[in-house]
Amino acid sequence: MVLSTVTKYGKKILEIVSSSHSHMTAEEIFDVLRQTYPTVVLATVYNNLNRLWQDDLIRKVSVEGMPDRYDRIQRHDHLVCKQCGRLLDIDLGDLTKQLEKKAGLSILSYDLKLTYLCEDCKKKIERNGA
Amino acid sequence: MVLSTVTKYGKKILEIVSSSHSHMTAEEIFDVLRQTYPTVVLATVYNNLNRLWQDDLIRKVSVEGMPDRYDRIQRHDHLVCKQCGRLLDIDLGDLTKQLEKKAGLSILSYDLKLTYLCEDCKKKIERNGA
DNA sequence: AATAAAATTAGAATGATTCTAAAAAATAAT
DNA sequence: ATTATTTTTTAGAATCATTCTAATTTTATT
Repeated sequence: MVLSTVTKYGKKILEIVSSSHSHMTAEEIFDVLRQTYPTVVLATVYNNLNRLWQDDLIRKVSVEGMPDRYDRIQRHDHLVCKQCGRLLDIDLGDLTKQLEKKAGLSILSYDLKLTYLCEDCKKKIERNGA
Repeated sequence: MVLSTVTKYGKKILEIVSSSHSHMTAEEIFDVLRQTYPTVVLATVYNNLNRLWQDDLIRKVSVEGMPDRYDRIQRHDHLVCKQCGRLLDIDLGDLTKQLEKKAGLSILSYDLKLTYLCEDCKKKIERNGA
């Protein structure tokens, strides 16, 4: 029971997630996958996403109150707007060594999410008075 | 519509969350709150948690596949076991300035989660062979 | 005291995700 | 290649967390 073999669907799902920079939900991935395999079922998407995640081939990003999103594995960080929840990529460089040193243990990965107010929300708040 | 007034329930919920180091779920908070107010309802807990979170009086921590957890606001980071999902506190110091500088924008807060394998899971994996 | 605004309640509704059991497909073993 | 075993997929029900709705109660304001 080593690394699971990548199946037909798994392979395609991995492609979809890896090539997207938009943090897709299972539902969105499902919609894209259907274009190639019209008979596929949502549970299969979840099965594969979980398998790929277990095997460290994709990342899972949870933003409070939203469905989980799936992301390419390539190291990068995230910027979340506190107001509207909009999620953006940002790269603050690899902090693994620095963090491991501080933590005094070895880590598999880390997840860094900066919360801010996006320009749109900042404007809206100004309009309505803070 | 400034900072919402803290209500009877809100006050107690804030106390519960702030004094706990165990990242409680809404359900768990509900159970504790009931000891004081036996007639309170789960929706009220959610209402207040959301209000407190909006007002930056508590934190919300999402770990994939688990119900949201609520946490004291006091700055600290988290350690999550990839295998069992166990969540621990860890303090790696305040990186706000460093991150703002790198990101080139001002942030409200940040959320840093280290993924690792806890001792128990490491042992289990060794036993079953990786 | 009367009015307005906000919070709470009860319970239904929603939505994301998992589960179950059966069928199909892939892999390994004879 | 045939059979047996394991893994994946399917369909749909089930679950669980969370939100929503509308009515009621509480709190604050005039």
